[in-house]
Amino acid sequence: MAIKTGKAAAHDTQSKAALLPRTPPLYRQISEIIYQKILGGQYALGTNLPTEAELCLEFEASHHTVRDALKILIDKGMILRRAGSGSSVIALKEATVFAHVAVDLSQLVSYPQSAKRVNLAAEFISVSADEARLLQCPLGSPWFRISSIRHSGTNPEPVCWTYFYLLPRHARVIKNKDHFDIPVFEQIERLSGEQIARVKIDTTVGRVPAHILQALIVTEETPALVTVRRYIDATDQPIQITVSYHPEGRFISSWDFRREIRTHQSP
Amino acid sequence: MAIKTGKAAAHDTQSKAALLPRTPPLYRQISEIIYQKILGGQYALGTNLPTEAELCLEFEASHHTVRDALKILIDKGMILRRAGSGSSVIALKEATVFAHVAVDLSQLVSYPQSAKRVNLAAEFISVSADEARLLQCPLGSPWFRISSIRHSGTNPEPVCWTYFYLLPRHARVIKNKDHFDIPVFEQIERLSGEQIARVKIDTTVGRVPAHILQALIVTEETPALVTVRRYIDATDQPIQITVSYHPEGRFISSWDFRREIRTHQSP
DNA sequence: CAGACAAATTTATCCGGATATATTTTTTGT
DNA sequence: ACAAAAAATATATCCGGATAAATTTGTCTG
Repeated sequence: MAIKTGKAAAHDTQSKAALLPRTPPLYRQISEIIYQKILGGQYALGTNLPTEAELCLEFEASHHTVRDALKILIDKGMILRRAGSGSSVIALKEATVFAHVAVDLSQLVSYPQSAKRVNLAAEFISVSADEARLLQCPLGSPWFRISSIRHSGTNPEPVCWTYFYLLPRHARVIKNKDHFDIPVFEQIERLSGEQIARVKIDTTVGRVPAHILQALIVTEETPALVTVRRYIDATDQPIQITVSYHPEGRFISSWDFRREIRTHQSP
Repeated sequence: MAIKTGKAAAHDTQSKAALLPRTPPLYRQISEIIYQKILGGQYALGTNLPTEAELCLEFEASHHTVRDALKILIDKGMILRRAGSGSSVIALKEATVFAHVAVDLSQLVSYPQSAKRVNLAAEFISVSADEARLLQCPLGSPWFRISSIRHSGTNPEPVCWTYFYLLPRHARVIKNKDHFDIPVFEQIERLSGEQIARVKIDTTVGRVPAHILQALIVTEETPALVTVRRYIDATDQPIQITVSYHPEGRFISSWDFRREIRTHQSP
């Protein structure tokens, strides 16, 4: 089962006049054929593909070309190859996932560029009972707490009130030159070198706490979108926790998830 | 600059007694060295790596081995290779992204397994002014609307009220055998074959609408977490839109984002 | 029959070389 | 000086072969 007449034709030579539709390289064609066979059920889940040598005969190609073809299927996460045991089919189609991807952390906080943050206080504290519950940490834990407020453009009403709880050792970020232009967690990453591995974001409905009513220009009992963000390092320890109160009508949190093909992660 | 004494030693032969720390294959070693050089600034952004031939000399390896090494850097998204122009450095480190990954759509809806959905109504409608604003569609657009309520375990108070707006052609999903066990959008995908490419999720604070107060067992003016999910196909057309009202205190929306290495997507 | 050992099988990792394709640089023609 | 043609360069796609490592299978022994 030769795909083309071997050598020269495998990559036909542009044929001058004709437009783009060039034949793909041999290893891609082979990969595509095997791919379709798996989709079509010719190679069942859990069974083995023919061996490299057999595929060489079937496609009249060298082992190198066949290997390149199979590598694509490995990338798609559809086959697993092990010396001695062969190439087994581990998925009947490419794995697709829905992913919300943020290239950097700041894109996980969907405030418009124009939104400006202002710090109202910054102090070392021991958490109160209320805070301990919200932060899921022991009563009295030491944190460095920044209280800030965020405005959107010209609107006199603030978008939200945010408490930043930092590990005390990171308190120096507030002395940073462009402290107000860069998100706090990014400053921590830059200054300390500690890397955030995970961010957990909880959103629920609550009420604006009494002591920040005035700052947010709202009346008592105003409902708020309460967002708790936990920035967690590789050892599962929280490095920063923020609690934001968005009064009713001032903020919409928006997430966009796209289907994408999950390529196999090499070790 | 040979890494090991060529052939046999490149993959040392287990040495019986010794434990795991085997030397990695040559192409991985070469890849690692070049990788470290890029990290260390020896190859600047935008500049070209030495040519394949030069690298062969430098590492005393064949072009095939060098190619395999460079392939790893391509996968990491750090270099770009083009025939005729060489291998240029396009990133100084592996691209990491924060991603919330859902293997299937149902994981984008974070209700516990025990939560049960009950349909209270299902009818063909023309959207009202309020709905048109919420759905961002023209007044009077035809939809098939399912009104349902979700309970969590034994709690008599419902977790939320959800309106499902389906394209009229998908109305038959409610006749599905296990309609209540599988999320609606998944039933649509299965029955129609139309694939959802994107999901946009907006969350804000609102009030429980008057006509569902009783069903949710809440009093007037109760705040609610309002979630609008838009399931959109590849042509950017919404296939399904859901609007959920979660009364205060009954639901926390939770997202988890993990840092992961962005492997290069092959075409 | 269990366990140790040997053989066969299969992929992984190397080497070498040839031609094709893409890109850049140089030369040439006017 | 400009554009087209030619040459030089560099990677991409093929071929072939050899040895190593991992796994499975078969065999032999006590």
